[in-house]
Amino acid sequence: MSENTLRRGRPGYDQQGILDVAVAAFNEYGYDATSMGVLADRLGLSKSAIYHHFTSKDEILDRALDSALSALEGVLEQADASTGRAADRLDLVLRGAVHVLVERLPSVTLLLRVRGNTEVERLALARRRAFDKRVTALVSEAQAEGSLRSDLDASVVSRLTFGMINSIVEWYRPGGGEDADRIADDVVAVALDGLRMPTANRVEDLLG
Amino acid sequence: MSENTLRRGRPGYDQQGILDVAVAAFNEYGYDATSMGVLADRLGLSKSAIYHHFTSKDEILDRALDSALSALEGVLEQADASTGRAADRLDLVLRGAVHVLVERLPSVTLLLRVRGNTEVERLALARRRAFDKRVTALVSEAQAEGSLRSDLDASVVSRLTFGMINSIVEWYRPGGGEDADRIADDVVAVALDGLRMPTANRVEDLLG
DNA sequence: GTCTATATTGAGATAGAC
DNA sequence: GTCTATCTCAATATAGAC
Repeated sequence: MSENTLRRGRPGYDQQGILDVAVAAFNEYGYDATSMGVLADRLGLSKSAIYHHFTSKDEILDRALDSALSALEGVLEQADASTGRAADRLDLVLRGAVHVLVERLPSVTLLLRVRGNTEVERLALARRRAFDKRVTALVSEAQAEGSLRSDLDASVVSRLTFGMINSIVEWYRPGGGEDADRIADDVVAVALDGLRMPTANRVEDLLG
Repeated sequence: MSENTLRRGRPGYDQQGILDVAVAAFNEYGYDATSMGVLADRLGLSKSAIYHHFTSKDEILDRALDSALSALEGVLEQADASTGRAADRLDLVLRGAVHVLVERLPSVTLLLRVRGNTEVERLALARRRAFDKRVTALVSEAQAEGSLRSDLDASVVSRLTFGMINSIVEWYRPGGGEDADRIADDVVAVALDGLRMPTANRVEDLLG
């Protein structure tokens, strides 16, 4: 909701309006390569007008990353609130993450590219790591209850699965015919059931 | 081979020696955020000494990206040279890509973060897109011959699968106990067979 | 092959008027 | 809430000596 809010007054920006334009530019050129000058040009403002709304370029990044992280953390909260089996809760997390990714594509894209150069970035990375840890715990639980195969390491599984989900930001574009539900179905289909035709030869046969 | 070459003369760098240090720094801070100054510090050289070996910062990037792209394209060449079924050739491509990723981790990591800001970057992205297109064609072929399930779009399948593979650069670190073969096995296991325990309830039952 | 300058450009950020 | 003008610093790159 916060990311697609329309500005109230026509002339003059509020924080959210500037944020939307800034995040789009950061994703296009990269955060470091986006100067306050080109940002001002895109907004049709002067550089100093931006500083009326944000105290620094860093603060713009901070706000954007918080939007993505809050949404992702919300998915875990919702899943933890459900009382189902670990496999059910994991399913909710995977589908929920795809939805967050699609609905907050700009800020999540930005989050996934953060390297940890500044304090703001390091704090965001720490929140991401905490998220990953909780997902890994959920995978372990699902393995322990017998819902997921146990021959793969839980952290490798959660990393590969979220690697697949996160890669969606590289190609998904809104209005391209595929909606979030369909993509979530595809992700869960590949992650849980795999690509192989049930009737085809197994890899063991193919590779010896 | 080219990326781990030891320098011949002890004092004084050759191009490869500078390249290794530069790529490591680019991956740590991001290309744009890495100045020639910190690069010089890491090398124990002055900035101008670097310009003796490379005409520009851009040229350093160009060399590094070419290393990654050549290796990945080589994987496709090898697979195309084999005469097996499409499913077998796809298997070779997936495992080969994991190996390239692990063996040329620095340059591939750099490649995966390129945004397309400069001509050098745009050319690299074009080569990446060509690679992806050939992989998608291979997936289609495997679907047509009945080796892979056909209810998923071939381009979505190849994107998700390579999203999983590419995400390895985010967490794999050499000497961490897991070797490339093991990771390739895990990737192929998840991609082809999925995570679900064969005997467990199916998703349809879980979600209604 | 490396150095000490230095030229030049553009960055993030501020002052103060309107 | 936005502007013009400017400060300050750091960036890429070059010149020319050793």
